[in-house]
Amino acid sequence: MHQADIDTLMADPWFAAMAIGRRDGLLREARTEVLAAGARIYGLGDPPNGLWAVVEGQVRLKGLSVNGAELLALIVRPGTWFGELSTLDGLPRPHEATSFGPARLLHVPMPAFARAAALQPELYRDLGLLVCAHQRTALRFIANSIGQSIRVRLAVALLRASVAGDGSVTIRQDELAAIVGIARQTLNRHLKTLEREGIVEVAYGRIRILDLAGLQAVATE
Amino acid sequence: MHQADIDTLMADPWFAAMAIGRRDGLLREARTEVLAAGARIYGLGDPPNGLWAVVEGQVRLKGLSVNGAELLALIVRPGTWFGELSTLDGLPRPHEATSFGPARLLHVPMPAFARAAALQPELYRDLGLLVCAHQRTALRFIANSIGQSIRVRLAVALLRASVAGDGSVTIRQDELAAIVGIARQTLNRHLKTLEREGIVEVAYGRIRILDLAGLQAVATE
DNA sequence: ATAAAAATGTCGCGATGGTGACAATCTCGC
DNA sequence: GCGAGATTGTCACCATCGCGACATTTTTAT
Repeated sequence: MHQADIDTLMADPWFAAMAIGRRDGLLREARTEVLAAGARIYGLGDPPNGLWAVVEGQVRLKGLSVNGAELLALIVRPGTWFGELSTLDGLPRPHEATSFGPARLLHVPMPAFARAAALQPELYRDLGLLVCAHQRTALRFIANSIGQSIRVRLAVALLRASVAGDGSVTIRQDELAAIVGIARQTLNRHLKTLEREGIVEVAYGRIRILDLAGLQAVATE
Repeated sequence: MHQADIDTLMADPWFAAMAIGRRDGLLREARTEVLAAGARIYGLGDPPNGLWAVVEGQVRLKGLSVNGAELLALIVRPGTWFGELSTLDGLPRPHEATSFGPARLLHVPMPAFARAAALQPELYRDLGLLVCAHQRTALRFIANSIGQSIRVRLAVALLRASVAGDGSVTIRQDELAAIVGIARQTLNRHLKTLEREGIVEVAYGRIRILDLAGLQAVATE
């Protein structure tokens, strides 16, 4: 693994806070997987297939609401570990994960994780801490969703979805609408408002953030 | 501890699935705490003060949304353990917990848990599994909230809030409105609709479920 | 008992989101 | 290049939610 990849992983607070020995133990069992665009990493209801980390590219997590509509599409950026929930409790995946565009991941399959954890049982505690971190994210998400205006939620969603360093988000409007939890037409109206204000630029299958500070201001209205 | 209390605890899937040795180790460090009505168990932002379980009575967990409105009021029933998130990761409480009515709890303070875990490190893994269970609950909550009609969400909230065996929920309408995420007046309108249909009976500070099957039918509309 | 406080019941209005419909535009495979 | 399919842009209409306002009822404190 190249140094650049190590740097990417170390930017993650959870991974950086791990004890060195267990970090190395985990990496020793990890294998690199190169995925084509849109490859299925795991599906909703699948039995757990281990722990993953994004090294390069983008992974999108999608759940299904009761009416079958997509929701809770989280965009996972490089440096982030995911899939720990089912890995720890052994229950079926609560959402599906697919690569968006070509991607390079680290994969620690279940038996590999078990091997590493047999040597260093504290790895289970580390995994629990990762679940905690994501639980707190979910709680913040709920707190920010309820009672917030659509305009604010849209701004937050755009900021979360934009890859650091690049002000461009490749996403269809109906997907974005599902994330914000509104109808596609309503989303389009709000996007057009933001475009008139010079904050974003709306194109086919892509949204460019022109005024990052302005968008952040909207997100805290 | 009486046998009835043990039975109450064993009704919880997480506790029942624990290894016997660790279950006993946990209980050995637990002390019983009797609380008056409305007692504060911990507050939002507090440093962790350990793990708790409801033995008798009711505990309510409340978060705050960005605009300061109450939200995510979860009602914790006897047999349920809570407070594991901060206990595991050591970070501040993400919500507040208060007793509703007099209550009897089990309390495992941080040092006590550390003592038990020093003897049986797998307790950390158990705690991680509890976080997993609650994480899955949160995910289900999100999936059931988004895109569901208010009528359905209200029915679900009422079913969750009603203590088993009793068809009565003691709650103010503005609190219930905060749980469902709507305005008090709108909640009242929907409650009155359910009352006209003979499903519930609305009284001052209390809602009685008259037709449980009917309410469950509404919850799955 | 009585007053104050808390909680509930209703109404009307303004704002806004959902939906269906349909045109316009863009992309991709052949 | 070209056509099918996917995606976006817009509109009108309807439903309904939030909010302010205010009366009514119930509880609690003195």
